[in-house]
Amino acid sequence: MKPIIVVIVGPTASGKTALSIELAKKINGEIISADSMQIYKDMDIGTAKVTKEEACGIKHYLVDFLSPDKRYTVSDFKKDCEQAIQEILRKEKIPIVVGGTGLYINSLIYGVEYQEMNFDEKYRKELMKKAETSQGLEEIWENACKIDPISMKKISKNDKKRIVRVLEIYKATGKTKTELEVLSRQKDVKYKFKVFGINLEREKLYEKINYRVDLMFENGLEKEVKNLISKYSKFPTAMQGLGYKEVVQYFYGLLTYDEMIEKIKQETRRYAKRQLTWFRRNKEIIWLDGQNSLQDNVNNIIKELYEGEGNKRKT
RNA sequence: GGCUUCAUAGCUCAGUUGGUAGAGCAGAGGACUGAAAAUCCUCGUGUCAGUGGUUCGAUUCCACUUGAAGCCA
Repeated sequence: MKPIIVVIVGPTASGKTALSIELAKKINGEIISADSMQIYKDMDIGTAKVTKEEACGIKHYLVDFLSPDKRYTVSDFKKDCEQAIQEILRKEKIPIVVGGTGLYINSLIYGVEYQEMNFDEKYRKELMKKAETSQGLEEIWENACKIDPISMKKISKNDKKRIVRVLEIYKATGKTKTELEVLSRQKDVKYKFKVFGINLEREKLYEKINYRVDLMFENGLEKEVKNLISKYSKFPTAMQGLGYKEVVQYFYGLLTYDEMIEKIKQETRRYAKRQLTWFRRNKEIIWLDGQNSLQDNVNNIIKELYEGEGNKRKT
Protein backbone atom coordinates (compact mmCIF):
# COMPACT_ATOMS: atom_id res chain seq x y z
CA MET A 1 0.00 0.00 0.00
CA LYS A 2 1.20 3.47 -0.86
CA PRO A 3 2.14 5.65 2.11
CA ILE A 4 -0.05 8.67 2.74
CA ILE A 5 1.45 12.11 2.34
CA VAL A 6 -0.39 15.14 3.64
CA VAL A 7 -0.27 18.22 1.41
CA ILE A 8 -1.41 21.64 2.53
CA VAL A 9 -1.83 24.43 -0.01
CA GLY A 10 -3.42 27.85 -0.07
CA PRO A 11 -2.75 31.44 -0.95
CA THR A 12 -0.10 33.46 0.79
CA ALA A 13 -1.05 34.59 4.31
CA SER A 14 -3.84 32.03 4.60
CA GLY A 15 -2.26 30.39 7.62
CA LYS A 16 -0.51 27.38 6.14
CA THR A 17 2.51 27.59 8.42
CA ALA A 18 0.62 27.62 11.70
CA LEU A 19 -1.74 24.86 10.61
CA SER A 20 1.03 22.60 9.38
CA ILE A 21 2.95 22.90 12.63
CA GLU A 22 -0.10 22.11 14.75
CA LEU A 23 -0.82 19.13 12.55
CA ALA A 24 2.77 17.91 12.67
CA LYS A 25 2.68 17.97 16.47
CA LYS A 26 -0.52 15.96 16.54
CA ILE A 27 0.33 13.27 14.01
CA ASN A 28 4.09 13.01 14.52
CA GLY A 29 4.91 14.63 11.23
CA GLU A 30 7.71 16.58 9.65
CA ILE A 31 7.28 19.41 7.22
CA ILE A 32 8.53 19.83 3.68
CA SER A 33 8.14 23.30 2.23
CA ALA A 34 6.99 23.70 -1.35
CA ASP A 35 7.84 27.34 -1.77
CA SER A 36 10.06 28.71 -4.49
CA MET A 37 11.37 31.60 -2.40
CA GLN A 38 11.71 30.21 1.10
CA ILE A 39 14.44 27.93 -0.23
CA TYR A 40 16.84 30.86 -0.18
CA LYS A 41 19.11 31.82 2.67
CA ASP A 42 19.18 35.41 3.90
CA MET A 43 15.62 35.92 2.74
CA ASP A 44 13.59 35.40 5.89
CA ILE A 45 11.34 38.35 6.54
CA GLY A 46 10.14 38.97 2.98
CA THR A 47 9.32 35.32 2.36
CA ALA A 48 7.60 34.91 5.74
CA LYS A 49 9.80 31.95 6.51
CA VAL A 50 9.02 29.96 9.66
CA THR A 51 10.92 31.25 12.64
CA LYS A 52 12.58 28.96 15.14
CA GLU A 53 9.95 29.76 17.76
CA GLU A 54 7.10 29.07 15.36
CA ALA A 55 8.55 25.76 14.30
CA CYS A 56 8.33 24.41 17.86
CA GLY A 57 11.07 21.95 17.12
CA ILE A 58 9.28 20.44 14.12
CA LYS A 59 11.82 19.70 11.43
CA HIS A 60 11.41 21.64 8.18
CA TYR A 61 12.89 20.50 4.90
CA LEU A 62 13.66 22.56 1.79
CA VAL A 63 13.74 25.83 3.63
CA ASP A 64 16.70 28.16 3.97
CA PHE A 65 19.28 25.99 2.27
CA LEU A 66 20.23 27.66 -1.02
CA SER A 67 22.32 30.71 -1.80
CA PRO A 68 20.25 33.45 -3.49
CA ASP A 69 22.72 33.59 -6.35
CA LYS A 70 21.79 30.04 -7.34
CA ARG A 71 19.17 28.83 -9.73
CA TYR A 72 16.56 26.32 -8.60
CA THR A 73 13.78 24.73 -10.63
CA VAL A 74 10.74 22.49 -10.32
CA SER A 75 12.79 19.51 -11.32
CA ASP A 76 15.21 20.19 -8.46
CA PHE A 77 12.26 20.52 -6.15
CA LYS A 78 10.73 17.26 -7.30
CA LYS A 79 13.96 15.41 -6.65
CA ASP A 80 14.70 17.06 -3.29
CA CYS A 81 11.15 16.69 -2.12
CA GLU A 82 11.00 12.98 -2.83
CA GLN A 83 14.26 12.52 -1.05
CA ALA A 84 12.90 14.34 1.98
CA ILE A 85 9.76 12.20 1.87
CA GLN A 86 11.91 9.06 1.91
CA GLU A 87 13.87 10.32 4.84
CA ILE A 88 10.77 11.16 6.87
CA LEU A 89 9.15 7.84 6.10
CA ARG A 90 12.31 6.06 7.16
CA LYS A 91 11.89 7.69 10.57
CA GLU A 92 8.33 6.38 10.58
CA LYS A 93 6.94 9.87 10.62
CA ILE A 94 4.34 11.44 8.38
CA PRO A 95 5.52 13.84 5.67
CA ILE A 96 3.52 17.05 5.44
CA VAL A 97 4.18 19.04 2.28
CA VAL A 98 3.21 22.68 2.70
CA GLY A 99 3.46 25.48 0.24
CA GLY A 100 1.97 27.93 -2.15
CA THR A 101 3.98 27.24 -5.28
CA GLY A 102 1.40 25.46 -7.40
CA LEU A 103 3.86 24.28 -10.01
CA TYR A 104 5.97 22.56 -7.39
CA ILE A 105 2.96 20.94 -5.77
CA ASN A 106 1.72 19.60 -9.09
CA SER A 107 5.07 18.13 -10.02
CA LEU A 108 4.83 16.11 -6.83
CA ILE A 109 1.19 15.04 -6.66
CA TYR A 110 0.93 14.21 -10.34
CA GLY A 111 4.31 12.49 -10.33
CA VAL A 112 5.86 14.47 -13.16
CA GLU A 113 9.17 12.95 -14.24
CA TYR A 114 11.82 15.36 -15.48
CA GLN A 115 14.59 14.28 -17.86
CA GLU A 116 18.18 15.36 -17.37
CA MET A 117 18.66 18.63 -19.15
CA ASN A 118 21.40 21.23 -19.11
CA PHE A 119 20.56 24.86 -18.79
CA ASP A 120 22.05 26.97 -21.56
CA GLU A 121 22.21 30.47 -20.16
CA LYS A 122 23.68 32.00 -23.30
CA TYR A 123 20.95 30.62 -25.50
CA ARG A 124 18.24 31.91 -23.17
CA LYS A 125 19.77 35.36 -23.08
CA GLU A 126 20.00 35.39 -26.84
CA LEU A 127 16.33 34.45 -27.22
CA MET A 128 15.14 36.88 -24.59
CA LYS A 129 17.01 39.66 -26.30
CA LYS A 130 15.38 38.79 -29.57
CA ALA A 131 11.99 38.74 -27.91
CA GLU A 132 12.38 42.34 -26.84
CA THR A 133 11.35 43.70 -30.22
CA SER A 134 7.97 42.77 -31.61
CA GLN A 135 9.62 41.67 -34.82
CA GLY A 136 12.02 39.37 -32.96
CA LEU A 137 9.20 38.00 -30.87
CA GLU A 138 7.20 37.22 -33.97
CA GLU A 139 10.22 35.44 -35.38
CA ILE A 140 10.84 33.17 -32.41
CA TRP A 141 7.11 32.53 -32.16
CA GLU A 142 7.15 31.25 -35.74
CA ASN A 143 10.17 29.08 -35.04
CA ALA A 144 8.50 27.60 -32.00
CA CYS A 145 5.36 26.90 -34.04
CA LYS A 146 7.38 24.99 -36.59
CA ILE A 147 9.05 22.88 -33.91
CA ASP A 148 6.08 22.16 -31.69
CA PRO A 149 2.74 23.28 -33.08
CA ILE A 150 0.81 21.32 -30.45
CA SER A 151 2.33 23.14 -27.50
CA MET A 152 2.12 26.45 -29.27
CA LYS A 153 -1.63 26.17 -29.57
CA LYS A 154 -1.84 26.84 -25.85
CA ILE A 155 0.79 29.58 -25.71
CA SER A 156 0.01 33.21 -26.32
CA LYS A 157 2.00 35.17 -28.89
CA ASN A 158 3.07 37.50 -26.09
CA ASP A 159 4.12 34.86 -23.61
CA LYS A 160 7.84 35.31 -24.05
CA LYS A 161 8.94 32.93 -21.36
CA ARG A 162 6.90 30.02 -22.62
CA ILE A 163 7.89 30.58 -26.25
CA VAL A 164 11.53 30.68 -25.25
CA ARG A 165 11.08 27.51 -23.23
CA VAL A 166 9.77 25.58 -26.25
CA LEU A 167 12.90 26.52 -28.16
CA GLU A 168 15.22 25.81 -25.24
CA ILE A 169 13.84 22.33 -24.75
CA TYR A 170 14.30 21.50 -28.40
CA LYS A 171 17.86 22.77 -28.50
CA ALA A 172 18.86 20.99 -25.30
CA THR A 173 17.22 17.61 -25.95
CA GLY A 174 16.28 17.39 -29.62
CA LYS A 175 12.77 16.60 -28.41
CA THR A 176 9.71 18.81 -28.40
CA LYS A 177 7.96 20.01 -25.29
CA THR A 178 4.99 17.87 -26.25
CA GLU A 179 7.18 14.77 -26.45
CA LEU A 180 8.79 15.53 -23.10
CA GLU A 181 5.41 15.94 -21.48
CA VAL A 182 4.38 12.49 -22.66
CA LEU A 183 7.57 11.05 -21.20
CA SER A 184 7.02 12.93 -17.97
CA ARG A 185 3.75 11.14 -17.30
CA GLN A 186 4.86 7.58 -17.73
CA LYS A 187 5.51 6.47 -14.17
CA ASP A 188 2.89 5.80 -11.54
CA VAL A 189 2.68 8.18 -8.61
CA LYS A 190 4.50 6.57 -5.71
CA TYR A 191 2.46 7.94 -2.87
CA LYS A 192 -1.10 8.61 -1.93
CA PHE A 193 -1.51 12.35 -1.53
CA LYS A 194 -4.26 13.93 0.53
CA VAL A 195 -4.38 17.56 -0.47
CA PHE A 196 -5.93 20.19 1.77
CA GLY A 197 -6.47 23.80 0.76
CA ILE A 198 -6.98 26.74 3.06
CA ASN A 199 -9.23 29.50 1.89
CA LEU A 200 -10.62 32.68 3.37
CA GLU A 201 -13.13 35.26 2.31
CA ARG A 202 -11.36 37.47 -0.19
CA GLU A 203 -11.72 40.56 1.96
CA LYS A 204 -10.33 38.83 5.05
CA LEU A 205 -7.43 37.43 3.09
CA TYR A 206 -6.54 40.84 1.69
CA GLU A 207 -6.68 42.34 5.18
CA LYS A 208 -4.24 39.71 6.39
CA ILE A 209 -1.94 40.35 3.47
CA ASN A 210 -1.89 44.11 4.05
CA TYR A 211 -1.21 43.60 7.73
CA ARG A 212 1.55 41.14 7.02
CA VAL A 213 3.33 43.53 4.68
CA ASP A 214 3.29 46.25 7.32
CA LEU A 215 4.70 43.75 9.77
CA MET A 216 7.52 42.84 7.41
CA PHE A 217 8.70 46.42 7.39
CA GLU A 218 8.46 46.64 11.17
CA ASN A 219 10.58 43.53 11.34
CA GLY A 220 13.29 45.04 9.17
CA LEU A 221 12.66 44.09 5.55
CA GLU A 222 14.68 47.08 4.34
CA LYS A 223 17.69 45.94 6.29
CA GLU A 224 17.29 42.42 5.00
CA VAL A 225 17.28 43.61 1.38
CA LYS A 226 20.27 45.87 2.00
CA ASN A 227 22.22 42.96 3.40
CA LEU A 228 21.14 40.75 0.53
CA ILE A 229 22.30 43.06 -2.23
CA SER A 230 25.59 43.75 -0.52
CA LYS A 231 26.28 40.07 0.07
CA TYR A 232 25.44 38.65 -3.36
CA SER A 233 26.11 39.98 -6.81
CA LYS A 234 23.57 38.12 -8.92
CA PHE A 235 20.06 36.86 -8.37
CA PRO A 236 18.89 34.62 -11.19
CA THR A 237 15.52 34.08 -9.50
CA ALA A 238 15.64 35.31 -5.92
CA MET A 239 14.96 38.90 -6.92
CA GLN A 240 11.65 37.84 -8.39
CA GLY A 241 10.49 37.54 -4.82
CA LEU A 242 7.61 39.81 -3.92
CA GLY A 243 8.77 42.71 -1.84
CA TYR A 244 12.44 42.38 -2.67
CA LYS A 245 12.36 44.02 -6.08
CA GLU A 246 10.13 46.83 -4.82
CA VAL A 247 12.47 47.64 -1.94
CA VAL A 248 15.34 47.77 -4.42
CA GLN A 249 13.34 50.18 -6.59
CA TYR A 250 12.80 52.30 -3.51
CA PHE A 251 16.54 52.32 -2.83
CA TYR A 252 17.11 53.59 -6.36
CA GLY A 253 14.53 56.33 -5.84
CA LEU A 254 12.11 54.89 -8.37
CA LEU A 255 9.37 54.61 -5.76
CA THR A 256 8.53 56.67 -2.69
CA TYR A 257 8.27 54.85 0.61
CA ASP A 258 4.47 54.83 0.53
CA GLU A 259 4.36 53.78 -3.11
CA MET A 260 6.64 50.88 -2.31
CA ILE A 261 4.43 49.66 0.53
CA GLU A 262 1.27 49.99 -1.55
CA LYS A 263 2.84 48.22 -4.48
CA ILE A 264 4.01 45.29 -2.40
CA LYS A 265 0.56 44.91 -0.88
CA GLN A 266 -1.10 45.08 -4.25
CA GLU A 267 1.27 42.64 -5.94
CA THR A 268 0.86 40.25 -3.04
CA ARG A 269 -2.92 40.42 -3.34
CA ARG A 270 -2.65 39.65 -7.03
CA TYR A 271 -0.33 36.80 -6.32
CA ALA A 272 -2.81 35.33 -3.84
CA LYS A 273 -5.49 35.53 -6.51
CA ARG A 274 -3.33 33.66 -9.00
CA GLN A 275 -2.59 31.01 -6.41
CA LEU A 276 -6.31 30.52 -5.82
CA THR A 277 -6.92 30.18 -9.54
CA TRP A 278 -4.25 27.52 -9.65
CA PHE A 279 -5.53 25.50 -6.70
CA ARG A 280 -9.22 25.79 -7.54
CA ARG A 281 -8.53 23.85 -10.69
CA ASN A 282 -7.61 20.80 -8.64
CA LYS A 283 -10.94 19.18 -7.84
CA GLU A 284 -9.43 16.72 -5.35
CA ILE A 285 -8.49 19.40 -2.89
CA ILE A 286 -10.38 19.27 0.38
CA TRP A 287 -11.01 22.88 1.33
CA LEU A 288 -10.74 24.17 4.89
CA ASP A 289 -12.03 27.48 6.15
CA GLY A 290 -9.11 29.59 7.26
CA GLN A 291 -11.32 31.30 9.80
CA ASN A 292 -11.82 28.14 11.79
CA SER A 293 -9.61 27.64 14.81
CA LEU A 294 -6.37 25.79 14.21
CA GLN A 295 -7.60 22.93 16.36
CA ASP A 296 -10.77 22.56 14.31
CA ASN A 297 -8.85 22.43 11.08
CA VAL A 298 -6.31 20.00 12.47
CA ASN A 299 -9.21 17.79 13.52
CA ASN A 300 -10.81 18.12 10.10
CA ILE A 301 -7.61 16.97 8.48
CA ILE A 302 -7.17 14.05 10.84
CA LYS A 303 -10.74 12.98 10.25
CA GLU A 304 -10.20 12.96 6.48
CA LEU A 305 -7.01 10.97 6.84
CA TYR A 306 -8.66 8.43 9.07
CA GLU A 307 -11.70 8.07 6.81
CA GLY A 308 -9.43 7.54 3.85
CA GLU A 309 -7.77 4.69 5.72
CA GLY A 310 -11.10 3.24 6.74
CA ASN A 311 -12.37 3.13 3.18
CA LYS A 312 -9.21 1.38 2.11
CA ARG A 313 -9.64 -1.33 4.70
CA LYS A 314 -13.23 -2.02 3.75
CA THR A 315 -12.63 -2.39 0.04
C1' G B 1 -21.58 87.81 0.63
C1' G B 2 -19.95 88.54 -5.00
C1' C B 3 -17.54 86.40 -9.27
C1' U B 4 -15.27 82.22 -11.87
C1' U B 5 -14.43 77.12 -12.77
C1' C B 6 -15.71 72.16 -11.96
C1' A B 7 -19.35 67.92 -10.82
C1' U B 8 -19.16 61.43 -16.03
C1' A B 9 -17.32 53.72 -13.74
C1' G B 10 -14.43 52.19 -6.89
C1' C B 11 -10.20 56.23 -8.30
C1' U B 12 -7.93 59.76 -12.11
C1' C B 13 -9.93 61.75 -16.24
C1' A B 14 -11.56 61.68 -21.89
C1' G B 15 -15.88 62.50 -24.79
C1' U B 16 -20.65 63.38 -27.12
C1' U B 17 -20.64 70.55 -32.72
C1' G B 18 -27.93 67.60 -28.79
C1' G B 19 -29.32 60.89 -30.94
C1' U B 20 -28.18 58.02 -23.19
C1' A B 21 -20.60 57.22 -23.24
C1' G B 22 -14.81 55.28 -23.07
C1' A B 23 -9.47 55.07 -21.56
C1' G B 24 -5.79 54.24 -17.68
C1' C B 25 -5.54 52.48 -12.85
C1' A B 26 -8.10 49.53 -9.19
C1' G B 27 -10.96 45.04 -9.29
C1' A B 28 -12.83 40.11 -11.17
C1' G B 29 -12.30 35.44 -13.90
C1' G B 30 -8.94 32.20 -16.42
C1' A B 31 -4.32 29.70 -18.28
C1' C B 32 0.01 27.32 -16.44
C1' U B 33 5.19 20.65 -17.00
C1' G B 34 12.52 22.69 -15.98
C1' A B 35 12.52 31.32 -14.31
C1' A B 36 6.40 30.03 -11.28
C1' A B 37 6.36 35.23 -5.54
C1' A B 38 7.58 34.32 -12.74
C1' U B 39 4.85 34.78 -17.37
C1' C B 40 0.45 35.36 -20.14
C1' C B 41 -5.09 35.76 -21.73
C1' U B 42 -10.18 37.71 -21.11
C1' C B 43 -13.76 41.13 -18.83
C1' G B 44 -16.04 48.33 -18.61
C1' U B 45 -24.30 50.28 -17.87
C1' G B 46 -22.59 54.06 -15.12
C1' U B 47 -29.51 57.68 -11.79
C1' C B 48 -22.99 61.29 -17.19
C1' A B 49 -24.69 65.69 -9.09
C1' G B 50 -30.27 67.01 -8.29
C1' U B 51 -34.80 69.52 -10.08
C1' G B 52 -37.13 72.01 -13.87
C1' G B 53 -37.04 74.38 -18.98
C1' U B 54 -36.08 74.44 -24.47
C1' U B 55 -36.35 70.26 -28.01
C1' C B 56 -39.15 64.85 -31.67
C1' G B 57 -34.99 63.74 -28.35
C1' A B 58 -30.66 66.56 -23.11
C1' U B 59 -25.37 63.59 -20.03
C1' U B 60 -24.41 67.61 -23.79
C1' C B 61 -27.89 74.00 -24.33
C1' C B 62 -30.56 77.29 -20.43
C1' A B 63 -32.27 78.34 -15.25
C1' C B 64 -32.26 77.16 -10.32
C1' U B 65 -30.50 73.93 -6.19
C1' U B 66 -26.59 71.25 -3.81
C1' G B 67 -21.38 70.15 -3.24
C1' A B 68 -16.01 71.14 -4.28
C1' A B 69 -11.92 74.36 -5.76
C1' G B 70 -10.04 79.26 -6.84
C1' C B 71 -10.29 84.64 -6.89
C1' C B 72 -12.40 89.28 -4.85
C1' A B 73 -14.51 91.47 -0.51
